Amino acid sequence: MQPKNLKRLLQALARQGLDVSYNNKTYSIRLSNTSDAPVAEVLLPQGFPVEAKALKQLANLANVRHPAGGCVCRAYATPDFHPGDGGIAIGSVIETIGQVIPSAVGSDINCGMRLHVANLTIDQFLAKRNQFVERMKGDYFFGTRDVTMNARTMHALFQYGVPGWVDAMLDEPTGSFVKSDLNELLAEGDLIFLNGSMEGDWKLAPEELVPENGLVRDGGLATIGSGNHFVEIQRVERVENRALAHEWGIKEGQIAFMIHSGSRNVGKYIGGMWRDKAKASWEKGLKYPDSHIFPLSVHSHPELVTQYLQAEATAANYGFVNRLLLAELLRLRLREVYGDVEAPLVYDLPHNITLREGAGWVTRKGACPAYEGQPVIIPGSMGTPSYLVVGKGNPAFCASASHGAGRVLSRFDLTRKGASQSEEALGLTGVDCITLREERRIEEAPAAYKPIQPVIDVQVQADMVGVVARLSPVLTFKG
DNA sequence: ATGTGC
Repeated sequence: MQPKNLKRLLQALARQGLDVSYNNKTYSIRLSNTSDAPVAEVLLPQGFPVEAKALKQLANLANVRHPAGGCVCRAYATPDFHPGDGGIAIGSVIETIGQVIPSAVGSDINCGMRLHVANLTIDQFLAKRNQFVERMKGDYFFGTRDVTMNARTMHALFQYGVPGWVDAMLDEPTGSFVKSDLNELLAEGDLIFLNGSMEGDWKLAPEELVPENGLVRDGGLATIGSGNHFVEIQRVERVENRALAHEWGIKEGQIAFMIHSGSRNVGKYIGGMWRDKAKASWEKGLKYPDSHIFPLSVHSHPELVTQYLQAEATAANYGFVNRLLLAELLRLRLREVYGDVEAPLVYDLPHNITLREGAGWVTRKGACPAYEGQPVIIPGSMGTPSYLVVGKGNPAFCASASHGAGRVLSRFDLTRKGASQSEEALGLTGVDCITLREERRIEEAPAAYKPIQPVIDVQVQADMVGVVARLSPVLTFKG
């Protein structure tokens, strides 16, 4: 951030009652309402753009405190953070004790990333690119995908995530799934964060947490979704950590595919429902919080906290299986077009989820868990590289990392002004993007995003992550 | 984020 803009930003925040100081050495911004410890901290590259609105949202979140008991004991934002629609900045990381905040997770429960590599070179891939695109288009956009589910497999999917769903399918395979492939899925289960299963002390059947409506339940399975979600073919452009790349099965020059998607309508339904339930649980006569962010306290509503966490787990499990199915379709079509292609999973991890950590819960809204030694997938844009990094479990940042580069222009900005801009100005020159809706391509153009390199660099300098490999986009599918 | 919206 330029010193001049920074000064203006700090003044604007001071007018809103936030005392902000900028530490030039660590490039962190501290917000504090009192003379006590800062309520929130943001790690930023020097000179990086940041919106006052995002800082205000972060401070609001850091101050959420249920009158019956509960607190946000720590609050951070990752360097890609930017204002969010529901009053919560994307890139927020909070640790809560005695309370959970459904709206801090929001609707996009278990939005996350999945990365595979494939034993194909870029030239081999491009030679049959058109044939491949036609098949994938049918699956992702026109519903020719075959993901037939029965009530039993859906129940297992909701309650136990990937391993539950695979077990149920092994008993009774449906659609194009065969036992050998399902056994392979079981074998790579430990390459999914939490094994792709948010288990809990289930007091409610998933059927009580997710509506019967088929559109919500299985209409979204194996579909990409909109917004920043995508499926992308990439090239491993550079390996920076040879030992880990070898261990994780990554080789320079090979093809990779990256999936960014979540729990679709299930998360939307559950997130919206629990945002409302938290508000409705507010005692009559008690003043609403100014921020309109409503927590659920374990002291006044323990049963609601349990139910919310179960509902969130239900949607999270759906999200894990959705990404798996998107990847399975891609694997299937790769084999059809290119022959016997091996496409092993590198890792799958969520960046929008509440996790039990230590004495409380850590809620990451558009931020990755970055535990020691764990793979972290940080996407760029359809015109800029994505990164595979390794977590350092740094407690100073709640063992977290950024989930992308961060938006610099809103979708609205681009739908309004983007159409009149040149391909070059939008950063779309040379970008191969497949979508049924031209406005998606514009809204998600590289120009909508901040530069990713400084975001990665500042996290490496802060010892949050280490770079393992850089992947460049080859072909992007947008919903 | 969402077959979106002021």
